[in-house]
Amino acid sequence: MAEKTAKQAPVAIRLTSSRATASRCTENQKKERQSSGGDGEMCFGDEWLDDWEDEAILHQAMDDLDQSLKSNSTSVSDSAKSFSPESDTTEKNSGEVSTTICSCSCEISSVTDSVSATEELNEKGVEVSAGKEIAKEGDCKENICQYCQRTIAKRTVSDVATNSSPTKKAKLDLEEETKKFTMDPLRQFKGKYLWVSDLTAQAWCERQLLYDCTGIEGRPVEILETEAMKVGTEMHLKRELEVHTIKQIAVKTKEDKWAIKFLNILSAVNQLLQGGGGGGASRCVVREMPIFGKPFESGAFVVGKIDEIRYNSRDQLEVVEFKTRTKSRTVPSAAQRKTHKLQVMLYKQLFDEAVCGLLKKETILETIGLDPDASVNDEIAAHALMMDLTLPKFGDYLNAMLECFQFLSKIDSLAVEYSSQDDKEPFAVHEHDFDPVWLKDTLDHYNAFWVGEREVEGVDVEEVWKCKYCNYKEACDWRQKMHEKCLSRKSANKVQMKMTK
DNA sequence: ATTGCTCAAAGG
Ligand code: SF4
Repeated sequence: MAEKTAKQAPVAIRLTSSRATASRCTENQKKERQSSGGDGEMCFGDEWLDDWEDEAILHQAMDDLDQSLKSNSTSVSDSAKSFSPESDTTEKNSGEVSTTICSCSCEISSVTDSVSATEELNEKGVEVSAGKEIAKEGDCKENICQYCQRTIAKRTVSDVATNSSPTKKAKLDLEEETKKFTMDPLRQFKGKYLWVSDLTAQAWCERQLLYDCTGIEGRPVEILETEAMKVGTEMHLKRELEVHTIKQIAVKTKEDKWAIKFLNILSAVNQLLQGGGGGGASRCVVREMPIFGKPFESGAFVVGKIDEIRYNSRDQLEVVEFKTRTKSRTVPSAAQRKTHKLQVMLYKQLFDEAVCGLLKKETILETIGLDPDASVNDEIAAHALMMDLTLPKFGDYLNAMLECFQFLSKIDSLAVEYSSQDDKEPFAVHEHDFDPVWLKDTLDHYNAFWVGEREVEGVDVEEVWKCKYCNYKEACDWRQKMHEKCLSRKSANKVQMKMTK
């Protein structure tokens, strides 16, 4: 096992672009490097790019990792304290309030309300266009939230620009558009695409996910991050660093961000191709590979990261999802296994579609709104060059990424590996059969919510125990509804019992 | 183009 790890994990250094320390690595990793160096079997191109903005967090994570590797007795919670996606929360709290809705209650609740809000704003015209600055200070002038200001201002301006005296039809169009918008949680809360983790959260409880987006009765909520999640994140990062290095890149444009994803895919595929076929297969492990697409070519565009791809005993590709458990060696509930199953199946679907050429260039460019002619920043270009890729424009990165998939075969098997957060050891592996019909049905149902074709749903009656863990249990309208339904069912039963007597 | 659109997943 130790030997295998050494071979699999030749390098785990973290490069930071702007520091004098070109490379840092932990003591452990140095050892691993030395023991495996020079055997000529290492996968090359195992340096991955990252566009994290907060370098301090990365360094902290690295230091923590040093610490925890040096002495295994160091509790992970200590290091997890310093490494956590704090930047996320602080960002959300200070600047970007964009996904939360303020007390103006302009959300999806009522179509007519928001139409009248539009008209009100219409009269005020362009002045609301400064919405971003206003909202940055966190206040909601005239009971209008940042989100409304932005979107409605946009429409108002274009309406005024194209048609100085709006005809009845134009007005109707606006109403239609507003209606469509207010019934479109995807656009409203997520923007252009969903994360795979959004869909797994939806599989847990859709109502909860929506509360995460809207807050409670207009008051934004802080999305909780439990200790278990922090430790889970930490353990994932550790595993990622076992197989490749991370180089930080400063990015400005969307094209840069996506070019990085594409290059990381190219590295991953490269490694898979080198590791494939016969003897080398068992060695080759790829972690945190970006993946995206429009599953079944319907519904929302989805973006995610595959925990691990390796070769299985049949020498075929296997997707592995790591899950960590707080309570030592307890098998997760059926509800949890369902979200995990969804996750790995979705990864396979996205991966296979890319392999089969079903992931289309135009889909990516259009849904994300990327410019194929944009140039990519020098640092990224330099990295591409290092990988022997000469890619002048962003579109070339995209093409290269799509092409490299053609050399791969589909995912053969799906596994979820459970590890304990106590002893850090894996204790169970669940294999899942791919079930495209179930996957498509599930996604279609979820998608109907995102495009506003159906109302939000909470947990089933059999799963009300989930509410116990939920932050919204006091406020939740779904829980209330289910409660009433139960009561009325009970009384109906009573009536029936009386009648049968 | 005057004004944009996410690092994803962490676990229950
Ligand atoms: S209280 Fe229950 S139904 Fe409501 S959001 Fe929470 S888990 Fe979902």
